[in-house]
Amino acid sequence: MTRPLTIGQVARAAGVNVETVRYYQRVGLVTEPPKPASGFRIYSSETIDRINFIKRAQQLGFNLKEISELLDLGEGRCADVRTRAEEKRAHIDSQIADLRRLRETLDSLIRACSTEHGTAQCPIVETLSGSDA
Amino acid sequence: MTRPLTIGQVARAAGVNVETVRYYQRVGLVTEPPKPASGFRIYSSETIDRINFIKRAQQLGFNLKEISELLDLGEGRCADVRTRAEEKRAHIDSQIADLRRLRETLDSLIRACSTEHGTAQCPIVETLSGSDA
DNA sequence: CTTGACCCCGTACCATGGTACGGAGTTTAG
DNA sequence: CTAAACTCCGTACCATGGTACGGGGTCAAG
Repeated sequence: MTRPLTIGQVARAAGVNVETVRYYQRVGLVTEPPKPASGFRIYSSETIDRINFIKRAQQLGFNLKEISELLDLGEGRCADVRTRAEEKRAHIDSQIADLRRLRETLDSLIRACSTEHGTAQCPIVETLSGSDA
Repeated sequence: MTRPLTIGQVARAAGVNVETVRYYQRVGLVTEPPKPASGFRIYSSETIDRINFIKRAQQLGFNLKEISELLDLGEGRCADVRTRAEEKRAHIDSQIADLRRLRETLDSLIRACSTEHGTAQCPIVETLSGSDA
């Protein structure tokens, strides 16, 4: 384990592009190892773990800034991490509620469209164009 | 009604910035009236309606490209508009389903965090770092 | 007639999460 | 030894939905 890895090997192992690894380095999510005299930087397998962490956290709906905060919390202060997760959960709940309202609005427009198909003007276009908010 | 409006009056009436109106013109969502010799372009109140349409459609989750397609469908072909609305509704349904799955995952991590608070490693960090997808 | 408010127009910039390009050096396989 | 494949680095570009800036013209009030 932890045998010399190049950036390309890290990228392949983590399932991302080399450019993405470099990008993560630029924004400080991944630390860039020192450049040896030889020229090719050497990475440890922890970099792969870190990228996997990032990708999983993204799947959970965290953006890179939030992920960087999670990583700063680091290992050890579980309660802080849990707090972030709880905040994110609350945010997701409100997103779901927003989408449900959206769905209801769309749905009633679609129903109006289906029932009044003898009318001149499309109810959807009419609603969107109308002066009533 | 429909008395000469300047871009600033249109913007104020629609509740957007002047720059936003110009932006909509640039991307073809709003047509730019011809420039009179005087210098100040004259807008009709339909521009306000159009911007209100755009803003309402955005609230329904359509992006500018989709809105431009809706506007191209124009008044008259209700069935086509309804089809777009139905597609959007289906998309929203799948977004809701995704968010619900996300919420479940977060929730179980939070529960693990709450129950095993004697453990060395935070279950959330552990899960995100772990090699199991 | 001057001042302030508004308009015109082009251009650059913001955040977000990357992707692409190109020239130069290095490393590895045949 | 040579050529392919890879790395390094800076820089520019992609989509999205705008916002900001700056120099100039114009219009309306005092």
